[in-house]
Order: sequence, then C-alpha cells, then structure tokens
Amino acid sequence: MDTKSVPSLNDGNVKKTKGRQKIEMKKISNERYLQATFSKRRTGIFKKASELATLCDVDLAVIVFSPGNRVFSFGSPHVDSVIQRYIAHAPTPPTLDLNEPFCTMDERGLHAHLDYLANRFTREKKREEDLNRLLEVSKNHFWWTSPIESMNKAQVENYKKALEDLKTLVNKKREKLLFKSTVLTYNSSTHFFCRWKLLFPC
Amino acid sequence: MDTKSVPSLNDGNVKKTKGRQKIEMKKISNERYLQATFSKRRTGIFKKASELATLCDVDLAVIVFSPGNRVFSFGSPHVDSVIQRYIAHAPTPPTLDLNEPFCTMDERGLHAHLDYLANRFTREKKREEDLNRLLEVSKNHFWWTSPIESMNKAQVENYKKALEDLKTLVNKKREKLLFKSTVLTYNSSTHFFCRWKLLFPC
DNA sequence: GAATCTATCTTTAGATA
DNA sequence: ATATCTAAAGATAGATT
Repeated sequence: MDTKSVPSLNDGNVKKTKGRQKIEMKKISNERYLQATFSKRRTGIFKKASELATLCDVDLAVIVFSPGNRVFSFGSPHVDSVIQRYIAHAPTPPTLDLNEPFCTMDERGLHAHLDYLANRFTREKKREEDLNRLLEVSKNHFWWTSPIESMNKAQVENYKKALEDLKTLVNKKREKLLFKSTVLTYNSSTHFFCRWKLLFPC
Repeated sequence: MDTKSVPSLNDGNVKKTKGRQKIEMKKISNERYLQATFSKRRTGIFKKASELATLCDVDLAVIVFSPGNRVFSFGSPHVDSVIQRYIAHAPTPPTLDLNEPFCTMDERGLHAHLDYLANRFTREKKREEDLNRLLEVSKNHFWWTSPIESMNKAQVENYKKALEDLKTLVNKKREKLLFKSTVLTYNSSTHFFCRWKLLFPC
C-alpha cells in the first residue's frame, strides 16, 4: 500500500509529524508547499506591517511579488506616498556650483553601463544585509553555545580581545576611508551630473 | 505609598507582570516604549521579509520610516528594482523610453541625493568587505573547530594569524577602494536617475 | 488553490542590567 | 541608547477537508 508520506517543506524526506517543524532557510522545492507558504507568510508580513504602523504611527510600505508574478502591497498611509517619500528622502544637502566642462557620451552605452552598475550596487546592499544576519547568527552561536572546557581562561580572554581589537581596527579604517572617499565621491558626482545635464537638458 | 509600577506599553495603567502581555492595537503613548517597540518590530519584519524572499524565491521590498523620520528599507533583490516593477504594474505606467529627456529637479536636492547615494554606497561596499572577512574568520573558527569542544592552542594561533592577515589586507585594500569610489559614484548617480525617471517621466 | 486545526516554533512585552 | 532574559502571545508547518 502506498504509505508514502507527504515530503517535508524543504526536501523530499519522509516525515510524519504533528505541528510545526523547524525549517531550513532555503527555497522550498515542493511547488505546492511553496505556494501555501507564500500565501501564509505574505499574510503574516502584512499583518506585522499593519501592527507596526498602528503601534508606532509610522509610514511604511510592503511590496511583494508572488511566484506567479502577481503583486501584493500594503502601505500606510499609501504605498505610493511612501515610495515618493523614499525617493525624495535626502539628508543634509551640500551646495556647489555647476560650472563644469562639457563632455559627450554615447547614450545607449551610458545607460547600459549605468544599469549594470546600479544593479551591482543594490545586489551588494542586499548581500551586506545577508552578511549582517549571518554574522549575527554565527557570532551568537559561537558565544552562547560553545563550551569553553578545553580552553583556559587566558585563551578565552585573548580570543575576546582579538575580536575587540579587530572591531576597533576595522572601525577606524572605515572612518578614514569614508572621509577620503567622500571628497572623491563628491567631485565625481558633480562631474557626472554636469555631463549628464548637458546631455539631457530639460 | 507610591506603588506606581512601570506603565504598560499602551497606556498608563499599573501592571506588574513577567513576560509578554497582550497589547492593544493603538499608538503607543509612552515615547520610550514606542522607540523600543519600533526597533524590535522593524527588525522582526525585515527578518520575516528576508525569510519569505528566501523560502519562496520572490522579489519584495519593505520601506519603513521611523518616528524620527529616518528611513529603513529591505529589498530582494533590491528595493529599487521592486519599486520599478511595482510601478510597471501600476494603472498608469510611465513611459520607459530611455531616449526621452529627463525631468529636471531642484539642483540642490539633486546634488544632495547624489551625494547621499554615493556616500551610502561607498560605506556599504566597505562594510560588506569587512563583514566578508569577519564572517570568513568567524565561520572558519566556528565551523572548522569542534562545535563541542573549543579551540586548542594551535587553533588559537591560527586564528590570531588570520586576524593579522586581515589587518594587512585592509591596509592594502585602502588604495584600491579609494580609486574604486570614483566608479561607484557613477553607479549611484545612475541609480538615482533611473528612479527619478520612472516616477517623473517627461 | 483557500480554510481549519493544532503542536510546535518564533516573536516580543515587560523587566532588568 | 543597548543588550539580555523570560514567559506569554503569536505565527506557522504539516495534516486534513
């Protein structure tokens, strides 16, 4: 008789359990479960978003595309107003003049290149967030679960200190880098914009 | 006698309980709790969003403005591509012809935004690299040493060496990064223009 | 596909340091 | 602000309809 059980959400293993099981964080392979999970979790996120907006009286928007390419969104007060605000959001405007030299560039090539770069930018941002999470997890995991039997007290202290030194070092480097790159960035931004403006005067 | 307890999250009632209590769905009046709740729940939503994107392999974006008017966002693959896609689904989709001229915007605001984006990118790029290394180190440490026992002396030595190597790497990276920031600026500029154009087609 | 059930896992309010 | 802790509230995987 066919006693094949329904495969678990994440793989094809036979499981026979009651209630929720811990799941792996990877794409759900089973199409049917993927659909169900998407629906449930989408609802969950919208509810959470709604609660956050209510409790804290803040503006927010959530946009989700389904596996079937349908779009679902939630916005407080409205998705569009939040998007507008997101786009317009610009802190502390610096001033500068636009007397820059003229420069031409092939439009199509420009767009292609820019698209490529923009893509990279956002990918890397996402990756950063992922890494943050991973780091958090592995860090927590290490500190909280690893028993320190075979390591003596001095070794533990050294290890801790090494980590803290590293943190400090990286922070310092970052500050320096940020300062210098701000100058460079600023100049090249200006330059780029001037060229752009000359290419596409409205 | 003053037995006033800490007010509950939602009102000024006296409550003395342990653990989570059911809360009313209305704006939190206590400023301090509002801030804490916002922070916790924002994190929660981003995590949920991240999980949904991973489990179901879908695109999504979450944009949240804090009570202090700061903006937080999460997007998969990134916020802006999702916004573009969302706009493309809108009742009155804007023209996507790249040969059209761009709208002009207040110069000051434009520059501010360019500057902001460029800076953000540079920062995040740097941070990503740092995190990559940190992750590498902690991953190597955690995963490759026995999860049950802790580091032995040789492992500690290796770890310290890894840290020193990282130090060197960071130093070497500096010049390269400074150079790179020019290109990255280019990237960020585009990023902005693309978004602007989609929302305000001429 | 959506709805319901429930055991179990996850989030988080309230407290504290 | 920042982090951690804990227990109750809440979300949801798996099963079923």
